[in-house]
This record gives sequence, structure tokens and C-alpha cells, in this order.
Amino acid sequence: MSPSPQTPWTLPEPAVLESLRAALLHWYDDAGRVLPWRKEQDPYRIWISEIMLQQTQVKTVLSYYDRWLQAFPTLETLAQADLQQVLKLWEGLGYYSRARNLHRAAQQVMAEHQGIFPQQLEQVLSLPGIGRTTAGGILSAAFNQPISILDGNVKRIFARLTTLPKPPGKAQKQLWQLSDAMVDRENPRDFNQALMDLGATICTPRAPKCDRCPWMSHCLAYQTRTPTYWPMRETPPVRPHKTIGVAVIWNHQGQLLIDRRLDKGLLGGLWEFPGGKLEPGETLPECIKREIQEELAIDIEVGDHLITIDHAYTHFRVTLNVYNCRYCSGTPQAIECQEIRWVTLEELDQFPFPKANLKIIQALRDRGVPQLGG
DNA sequence: GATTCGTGGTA
DNA sequence: TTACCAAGAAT
Repeated sequence: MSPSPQTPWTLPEPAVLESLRAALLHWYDDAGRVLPWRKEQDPYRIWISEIMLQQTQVKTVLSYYDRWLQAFPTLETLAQADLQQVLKLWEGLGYYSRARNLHRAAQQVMAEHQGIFPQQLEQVLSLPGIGRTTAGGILSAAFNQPISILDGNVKRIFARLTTLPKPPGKAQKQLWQLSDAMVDRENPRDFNQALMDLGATICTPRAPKCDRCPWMSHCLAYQTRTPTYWPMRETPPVRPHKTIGVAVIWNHQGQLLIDRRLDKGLLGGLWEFPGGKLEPGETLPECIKREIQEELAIDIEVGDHLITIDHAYTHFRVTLNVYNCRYCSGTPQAIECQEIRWVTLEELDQFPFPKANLKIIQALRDRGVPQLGG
């Protein structure tokens, strides 16, 4: 059960803070990770890494980071790039607003700062996609400025260190206060990086390696033998499930129809196969025929089932029921999307698709062009 | 201040 | 299979 704190939550004493700083920096010299962006001094490259690393593990980011810098080696090349090319490079990484914001922010830096990445906190925070943690990460890593951070790693470390008596989401003020008090004024660059390494390699969510932790002797969670109890969890919201009918619509030239989603919201700016939510009392073919009429204003004949895909997003789940369909009549209208195109199977990989749709494309490649009756 | 944003790994 | 969570920000 819940180990309740024996005393009210307080900041560690200054002498303790200094001891913690020294121990962490010493540990980092010996055990810090070697990462490609750590040898960079170009703020643009550090910025790219910080955005990619939002809610995303280092292992996932590495290959994306390399490919991105090949395509957009400088801030100016990014600013001048086509958004579709930007999204294509981001394909599969998730949270696509990050890519759209990077593109917009690069253009903002060109317009407002003559292409020079700003060094003032206020100016950095005014760029889209950069909040307090990312700003601190960039300014400490690129310019060695003593600005604190508070990412998932740091929250977990601090929650254990102090046995924080409430979930991090409800203790933002204390956690920032602690991070501010903690950051090393002499070497904020290494200190912030060390903090994240400690969380990623020692103070891990499951099975933390307390016996190798430089903060063991000051950690209240360790002393009470409750490291994995912390941080306290919020009660997770229930995630609804949606059943979706999806159409792969073929025309008489052997092309298929794809649409580009609106720039705002889920999967914004990405391409997809059209479809929509199954209504009560409706069959999947009925759903698909209706949705295509409503969204694209064309008449189709729903054919055979192609594939069923279960996919979990952060706050809901979907089952995509995909059917091959035959175009019948009407001119496609972009009613609930921003663009529509007829493309061949070979052309599909030029367009950025969400992960679940890539599985549809793979199924199409495996199976080839269907023989649709009619 | 609570929701809305992806995807992959792991137990 | 399900649940949790990872270098968070915007609305």
C-alpha cells in the first residue's frame, strides 16, 4: 500500500543539493551515454534532436535524426523545404505536429532572426513546438545556459528522491522549483544531460538499478525500499474503441484513391485511405459506401475484404476494416480533407502515411491489383 | 487544467 | 491481451 511520507515535502538543503550535483556530474563522466547530438554545437541540430526526443526513446530517434540531417542539413534548408517532404521524413515517428511545427518555426527564425537560432529564452519559447523543457534542453546543451528541464526522466527521479506525495502532473510547481534549485550553475550542459541519462539508464520506470545510483544515499524511495512505487500514478482515462470502415477505391485505370487529412488534429497533413466510423445497425460495406458518399461525393461498389488492422493510439483504439472497392460514378470532392489524388501502387511511397495505413499498403503489395467484378 | 496529440517496447 | 510509458506541447 501507499507509503505515506513521514514529513511534509520540502526542497533539499543547499548542502545536499551541492552534494547531489557533484555526485551526478562525477557519475556522468564515467557512465554518460555517447549520443550523436552531444558532439554537436550547432543549435539547429540540437533543436532537431530535442523535438524528436519528445515522448520518444533514443533508440527510435537515432535513424530518423541521421536521415533528417542528410535531407535538411541547415535551418535554412528546412525552412525552404516542402511540408510534404518534411512529413515524409517524419513518417512513422508519430506526433506529427512536431514536424509541422519544426517547419513553421524554421520559417519564423528566418523571418524574425535572420536565420540565426535565438539564444534568449523568451524568443526560443515563442517558437512553435518548443515549451519550457525543450527550451531548457536546447539552451543548456547548445549554449551552456543554466536553464532547468523537467521531462519524464527528471520527474521520475525527483519523485523518488523526495517521495513526492502526489502524481507529477499535480506537482508541477514543486518539481520545477526543485529542478531550478538543482541545476548546476557551473556546468548546466552536462548536468541536464546527466539527469536524463540517470533516468534513462539507472532510475528506470521498472527495475531501477539503485545499487549503481550516485544518488542512492540521499534517495528517500531507496531508503524506504519503495523505488518503483514512485512516481505516484494518475488514474488513467478509459480509452474508447472505434470500428472504422476503410475503402481502397480502384478506378478503371488501375489507380487507387487517397486523400490528405486536414493540417490540424490527428495525423494532420498525412495521406490516408478514406473511410469512417461504423454506425449502430450498419454493416461494414454499408458504412463504407455511406462514408465515401459523404466525404468524397462519389458512388462506389464495395468488394471483398482486404485486411483488418487493430491500432492503439494514446487515447483510443481503432479497428480498421479495409475493403477493396470499385469506383462507379461522380467526381471526388475534398469535403472533409484538403486534397484527393488517384495514384498507382508504385507512387504510394512518395506520400507520408500513418503507420496503420502503411500496413494497408503492404497488404496491397502482397496481394496485387484485385479482380473486381461488375 | 484537462484533453488531444503516435508509435514501439516491455512485462 | 492489456497496461504502462518514453528527452512534452498546444489548446
